[in-house]
Amino acid sequence: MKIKFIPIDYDYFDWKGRNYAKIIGRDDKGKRVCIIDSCPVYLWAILKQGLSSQKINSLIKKIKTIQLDIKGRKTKVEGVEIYDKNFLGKKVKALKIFATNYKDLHDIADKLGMPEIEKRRGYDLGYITHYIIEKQLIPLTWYELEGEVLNNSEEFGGIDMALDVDLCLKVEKIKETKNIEFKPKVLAFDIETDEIKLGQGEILMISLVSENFKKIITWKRTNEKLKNIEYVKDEAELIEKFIEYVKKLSPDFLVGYFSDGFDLPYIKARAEHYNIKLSIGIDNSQPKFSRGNMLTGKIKGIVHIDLLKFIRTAYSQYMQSETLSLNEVAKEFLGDSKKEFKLEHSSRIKNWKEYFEYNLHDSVLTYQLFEKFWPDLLEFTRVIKEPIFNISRNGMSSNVEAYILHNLEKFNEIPEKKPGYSDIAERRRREKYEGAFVFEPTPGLYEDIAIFDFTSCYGSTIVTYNLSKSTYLGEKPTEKEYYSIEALGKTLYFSKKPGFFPEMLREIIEKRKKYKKELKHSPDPIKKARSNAFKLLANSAYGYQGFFGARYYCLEAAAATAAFARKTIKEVIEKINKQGYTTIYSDTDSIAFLLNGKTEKQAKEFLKKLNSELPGIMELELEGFFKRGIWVTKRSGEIGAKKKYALIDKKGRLKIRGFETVRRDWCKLARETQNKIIKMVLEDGNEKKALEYLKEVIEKLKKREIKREELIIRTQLKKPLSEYKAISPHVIAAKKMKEIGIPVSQGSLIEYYIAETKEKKKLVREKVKLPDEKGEYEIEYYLKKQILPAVENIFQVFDINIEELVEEKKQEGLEKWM
DNA sequence: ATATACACGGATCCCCTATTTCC
DNA sequence: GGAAATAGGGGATCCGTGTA
Repeated sequence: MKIKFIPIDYDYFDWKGRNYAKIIGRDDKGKRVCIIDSCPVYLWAILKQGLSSQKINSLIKKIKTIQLDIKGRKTKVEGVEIYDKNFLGKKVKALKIFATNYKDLHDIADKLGMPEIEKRRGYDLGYITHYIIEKQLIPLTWYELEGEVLNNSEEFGGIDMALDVDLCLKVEKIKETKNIEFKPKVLAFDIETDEIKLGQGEILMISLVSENFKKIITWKRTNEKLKNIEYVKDEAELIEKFIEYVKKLSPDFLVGYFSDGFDLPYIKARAEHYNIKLSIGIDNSQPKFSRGNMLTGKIKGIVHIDLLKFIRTAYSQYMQSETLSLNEVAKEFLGDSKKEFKLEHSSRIKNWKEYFEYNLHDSVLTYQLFEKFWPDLLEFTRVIKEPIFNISRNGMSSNVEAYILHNLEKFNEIPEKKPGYSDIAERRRREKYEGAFVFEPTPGLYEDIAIFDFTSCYGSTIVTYNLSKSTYLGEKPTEKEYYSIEALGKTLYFSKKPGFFPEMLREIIEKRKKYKKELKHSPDPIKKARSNAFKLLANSAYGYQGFFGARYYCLEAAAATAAFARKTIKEVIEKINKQGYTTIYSDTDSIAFLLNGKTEKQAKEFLKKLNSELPGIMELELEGFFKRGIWVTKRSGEIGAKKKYALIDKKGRLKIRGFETVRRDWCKLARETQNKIIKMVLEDGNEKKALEYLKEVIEKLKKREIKREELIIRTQLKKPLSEYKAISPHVIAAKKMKEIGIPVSQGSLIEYYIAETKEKKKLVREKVKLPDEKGEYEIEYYLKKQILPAVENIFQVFDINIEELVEEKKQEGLEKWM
């Protein structure tokens, strides 16, 4: 039988000692299909150089006799082939050793301790990755499959009978076919409970949202008549209803927000409490949770997506939101927020209708966010070629690594192994290498500024100078042609013979460019997502090589990348200054300079000239022209602060970096005051209006006219309370919260304000009060520790000492109060 | 569990010295 | 008068949050 098929969820099983991939997807009619397929299983043995063919033949003979009988399974070497391969920049002879079961490759590798074998590789990819590489059945891509339908078949132990699918196919032929639009069936869910701790309280309600489907299931019977609500008799029945709906709707994706860490494990725990089998998998299995620091919940046949995790790795660095709460993320991406509702213990809740609506709306937001991020999930999955379940949870290092593994074959390269425990420990101990160059600015207000920056600076540097583990030559090169740079206290040499890692990256950067161009031509979400996926890969490649957990970790390459980038940007700064401009600031890959009366056109032409002189694929682009900019001193001393500046363009748009305005651990009053003062100063070019404004704010503060909301300080709890060595204000606030029964844990955003105390307290933490706690804010603290530090060095640029102004005013103020 | 380094700045910690308190 | 307690100064360290 022939079908069109799009693979979604990948799983595998053993049958008679062999591995089979079990892949769930859809056909072009929207029917749910399971396919069974297999692929050859093998590992690589890299041979020592210069072995005679006789020796190799006898080695092969010996390997062919390897048999294992472990874990109740019989595995043997089923064949050995010899190939010319590449491994980390060397041409090698390698044996491809085929075996019965993937899980036994490790044990077979252990048996290959012969002296003729130099290295053993390729047994640690995981069966699914291995399968996708072998069969090129890429997730979320359309194929035309031919195979035998399994219908009440005894084959594979009657697998088709146990699966709730429309068709089960044993694959014989795979052919790629043109793309058909795929609209997945999505079910978003959200629960409300009495206790945050997993399984400790009761689930009060579950909301479910799918296309043209909205439902709230609850056992909290009220008189409210509400659309979409379904009352059940108790919590147990609620769970059963949930199972029923998941089965009935049979989605491709079950989507939650922080559902790996909360909703799904909570439901599982409550189901266990009632001895209910949470059989939502298409084979009626229960969700499985992997242990470890962060839970992940896997459901067979239905892909469970925790949107929070994907947003965190793929999007958070480009977001405005200060937290990744559903509320803020929804606001940023959907322009919609959560319903207002004060969460309380169920015994105190009066307005249940609002609670239900709140719960339902969370699922609506989750559903809409999924739709919003679907193009990204789709393109990431297709580009990196790993199942969407993993893609949605992986960090960027895993994504880079997966991309590499799936593209090694083009380079005839044998995969490197994962670092072992001791490798990782050693790598973590190593000292840090020197990073980016940051120009120390001279504090001041500047006019007519241009900014150039390097596109994918580190990525381009890696490609230009061929920097990677496989091209690193050690300290003394034997090759004639090489790149060299001073770093790590010595000279590092890299081959000029293109390595697979830089070449792969070259392709990534080229693709990124291509899709970006296409996107500009005719924008659409898929192109945007694809361009974005390549951009993220390009930007993570540098970090990957310096990451201790990477297969292709290379400290020398990482250090050299930073060193070459420093060299390149310093040379460009020289040229810019020589041309008659004045560089005022530079950080890593960007340079800000004064036009000094030259026109924008001249600057643009100069940019072209610079680009023609840059090495390799290094490329500068125009960030923009700015009317004014301000750089300030550090709080301590006279020298200019790095990573802190503000710019205004001709349209009056602000670009503020590093200032307290953009830092969430400062109170709103300080941030907004600073923001307005920066705006006024940059708009007017002088400080007059800003000074008046500041005086007003100070007056208001002293008269206690500032609302508490403006004075709340928010700081995240980054570790468990017990691990803090220094007890800072937010730790005290968190302890207070815990005392009165508000749940706090690692990652919580702690809110507090600084209040007046009867006795004179020395430490800030002794004046901490929670937002709901009664008290008066401490004027002195907010003046001297929030407002003043935020604006002081801005006025210093105009030679105005704010401290005097504040002191003087304070005297006045105090008298007034006495 | 896990991309990198550079940077700012508040708050506490910790050690030292000077001053105050206590017997 | 002398020992112990306390205050406060200043650098080191912790900690969170930015930029790139």
